[in-house]
Amino acid sequence: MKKGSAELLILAILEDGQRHGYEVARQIERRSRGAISFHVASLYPMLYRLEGRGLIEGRWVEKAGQRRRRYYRLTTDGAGVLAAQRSLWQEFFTGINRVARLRNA
Amino acid sequence: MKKGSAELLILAILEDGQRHGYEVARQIERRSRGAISFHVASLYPMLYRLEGRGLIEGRWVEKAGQRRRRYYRLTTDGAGVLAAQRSLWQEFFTGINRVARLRNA
DNA sequence: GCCCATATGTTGTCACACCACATATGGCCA
DNA sequence: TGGCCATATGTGGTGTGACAACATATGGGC
Repeated sequence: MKKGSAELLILAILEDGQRHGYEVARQIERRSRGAISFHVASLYPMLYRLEGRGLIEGRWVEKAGQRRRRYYRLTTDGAGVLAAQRSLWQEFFTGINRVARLRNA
Repeated sequence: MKKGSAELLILAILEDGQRHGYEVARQIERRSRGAISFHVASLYPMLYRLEGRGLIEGRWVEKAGQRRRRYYRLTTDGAGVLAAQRSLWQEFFTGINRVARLRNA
């Protein structure tokens, strides 16, 4: 599934609070009930890009007897982009539905 | 808008009958009420790919005082792929909605 | 001792969306 | 007459982004 939705999904997950990468992936898979699964090769590079653009902020957290984790939180800019993305995707879905007649309900 | 939806959209338009490339693009823009617009650099290469995969079939139609047009029709294979695509996109949308909470209705 | 779940990452490849450009015809308007 | 717009088809080059495969590291269960 290559649809360019990673940005929207990650930002939406982080809206609920701080999460580390692996957790973000699990949340997306869980919340979508398996419909959308994330691959590491998409996930981590996308997290760096989002951080580079200032939409999310990460910090390393180390605990004894655990691999280090990088926790991300949504920035103010990130929240703005999330709102814009939501709106764009909503419009896109409506358009697709009109053209391809997906939804019966 | 780069979302990989071209295949679904084109097949859905051709489901209604024969159309030439430019007409397909106009139909998509019209039916989506401007939400989705197609660019020639995506449209024609995609039509060739679909034809190469046997999902659509094209034939040249020449009329005096008109530029030649290539009309495409949906093949049986194409109809099958369209059904599969519809199902996939439906699932994808449901997943996105669950994760990103787009739809209130 | 091995595999699995957790957790993070890189390299290389491929599909595809788009910008810019190109060609060709007819109609409208100044 | 000349230019622009709509129609209609196409190409070359660029960039993004999704994924396969591989790599590293820790703890727990069998």
